[in-house]
Amino acid sequence: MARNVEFNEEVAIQKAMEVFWKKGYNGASLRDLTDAMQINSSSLYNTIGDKQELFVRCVQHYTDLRKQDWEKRLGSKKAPFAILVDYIHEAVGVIINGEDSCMAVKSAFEVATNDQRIKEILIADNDRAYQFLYNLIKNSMEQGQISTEEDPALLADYFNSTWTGWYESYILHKDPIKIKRMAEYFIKQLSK
Amino acid sequence: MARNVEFNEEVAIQKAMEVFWKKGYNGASLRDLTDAMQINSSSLYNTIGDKQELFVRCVQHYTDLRKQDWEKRLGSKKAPFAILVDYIHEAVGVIINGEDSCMAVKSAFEVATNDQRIKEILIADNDRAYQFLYNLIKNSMEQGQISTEEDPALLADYFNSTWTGWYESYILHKDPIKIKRMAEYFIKQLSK
DNA sequence: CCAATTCTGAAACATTTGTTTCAGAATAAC
DNA sequence: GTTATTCTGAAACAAATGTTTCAGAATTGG
Repeated sequence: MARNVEFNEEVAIQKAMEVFWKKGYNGASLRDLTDAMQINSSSLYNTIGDKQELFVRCVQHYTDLRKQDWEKRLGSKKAPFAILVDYIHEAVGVIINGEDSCMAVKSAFEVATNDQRIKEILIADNDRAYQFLYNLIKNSMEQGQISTEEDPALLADYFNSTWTGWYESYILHKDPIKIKRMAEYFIKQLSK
Repeated sequence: MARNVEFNEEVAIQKAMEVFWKKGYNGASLRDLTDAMQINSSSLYNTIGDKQELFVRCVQHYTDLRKQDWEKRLGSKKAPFAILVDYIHEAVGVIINGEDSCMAVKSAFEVATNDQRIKEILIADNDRAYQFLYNLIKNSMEQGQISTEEDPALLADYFNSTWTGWYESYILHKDPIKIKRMAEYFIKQLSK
């Protein structure tokens, strides 16, 4: 028996996420955030909590979206190796066309050392990325598209981390060719 | 005919660098910085300038140190391939034993998108890293330790970026074995 | 020693920060 | 329609931010 929350929380989190993504945790002010979310700070503190809590929710939301993407890809009817190669190509597209790098990577470098909760969310995200890659690599080996010479666990870890550096490269050099060549090299290394 | 600057500027920059390195640009406050530098803010503004200028000087200093390290390594009497392998191993050591990741990488993700001057310093640093690697790879090819099958430019780019992801991996998982295995894999890929 | 100049320390500055307050608007249950 | 509860908007909060001010200390060259 009372008034209802007026704003759509999911939409508001999405908007806040975009601000944090672009400006980072310390770079985003409460005003920046509430402006984008189109709510008053009292509403924010009443429902979601303080700045840290909001950030946690945003990073969680970001990693949820990635999780959904991986699940969707794994549910595809294509061959594992085709899914993997598609994923790499689309990942390259995200790097080249996106304008704000990866929020998980940025957050890892900015706050994961000091904020345990964020760190845990990012670890979970990283573990899911690893599982996604591991399964595809393992299955591709069984189907003969990837040499069984290497440990699939190592390859999964390796790509999971390689991939991060491509973001840095693109921030500095803005050179799509460079990213594409590195991706091709990686795929070639895998398949031979 | 006037008073001299009391503090040692180089020492002060070094101290400020450590604060920025640990806390990031936005996370470090002017008080944090002047406390570490042991100078008054008026002295800072009189000699070096504002916070941005100080940061520029710190990032510059950081990249200068790296430059010196590369030059020293290139001046060594060892074979190129040995220099390269040593460098990779020591780089792994820095990741595993350091507690604050790489300042150049952190800065790239936090501010390079918005701050053109920082971006330029980091690009120059990246180019030097590239040259260092490129020369070693090229010479190792000529001496037969690295297969000439691949383009040395690609390999240099590739390692330069791969390397960044190892930092992220270590922030999240704090697993030295993981980093070491990836390094070994990279060296193996190179040499075959 | 004097004069000119420059540096330092402490305090103050205006903004911006994250957060709280509270009167009034809105709604659900009765 | 009343009542109880909860949400919203605007304003206010103290603390922290980056920066400036300025009196006095220090140093140099004459």
